[in-house]
Amino acid sequence: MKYLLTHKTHPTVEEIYDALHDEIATLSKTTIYNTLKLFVEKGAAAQLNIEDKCVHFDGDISTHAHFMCQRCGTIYDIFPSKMPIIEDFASLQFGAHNVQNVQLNLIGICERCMKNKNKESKQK
Amino acid sequence: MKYLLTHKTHPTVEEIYDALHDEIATLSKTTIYNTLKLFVEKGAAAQLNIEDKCVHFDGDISTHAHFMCQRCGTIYDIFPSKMPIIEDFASLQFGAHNVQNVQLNLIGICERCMKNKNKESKQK
DNA sequence: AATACGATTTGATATGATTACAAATTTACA
DNA sequence: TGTAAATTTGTAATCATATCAAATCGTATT
Repeated sequence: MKYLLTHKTHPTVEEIYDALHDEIATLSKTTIYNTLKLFVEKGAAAQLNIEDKCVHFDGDISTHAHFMCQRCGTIYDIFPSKMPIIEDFASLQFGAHNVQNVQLNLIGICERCMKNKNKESKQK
Repeated sequence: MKYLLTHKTHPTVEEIYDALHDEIATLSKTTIYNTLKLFVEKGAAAQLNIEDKCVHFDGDISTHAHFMCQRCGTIYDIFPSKMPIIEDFASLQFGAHNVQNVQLNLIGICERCMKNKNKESKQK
């Protein structure tokens, strides 16, 4: 949990394992899977299904959206302060259905990768 | 593609395979994977990463959101006619990043499952 | 109609994330 | 300190998806 709260990179299980394996030599992936599942069930962390390859986790459970770069894989936070409409999505109702969770995901190419792309095309 | 357009159930590869295997006896899952990937790349279909287990596909590429029931797995369409705010997310910008796709996913328990749940608890 | 060749489809196999589960370890408390 | 419960671990199973070479198909040409 401390790792999640101090690393806002929306890590995967793999990334958490690689990062913590040094200080906690006995740590197993199973424990990470179990613990994250518990966090998500209890509402202490958010699970991001933004990518099909694997799941990302977020220790910030405040209302916010995400932007994922298809090229470099980086996931950026988008907070309501920058995009006020996000507040409106958080409280969406859908008929008589019981909405428990709202995820707003933007997908595209991030600014940095856009610049690299331009450089590449200029080189040709 | 015809299957996707006539079955608004947001099927998985598995479901498409099961459905089409009867009429197209030689159809392989690889072909379904390849074809759907192509559709998504070309913008003819949408890929839904709403669930962590597997990917769903949608032949409707008009602006709309989805609600997934955690209990029965059904994915419901939410069109702007019912929820006007959905029109707004189609044009979301995020700084100088290049937004190519926006997904709005609601997760919860659908009306039908809510009713069944109540019945169950009354029986106890 | 037969041939040739590129494009598509297939199926067997590989991969990689996630889960299941029993054994090992740790913790809490008597 | 001893013991039972809770947690953690590592191995093996599972399952969706990717890889890739071989098989098949479509089409144009003779």
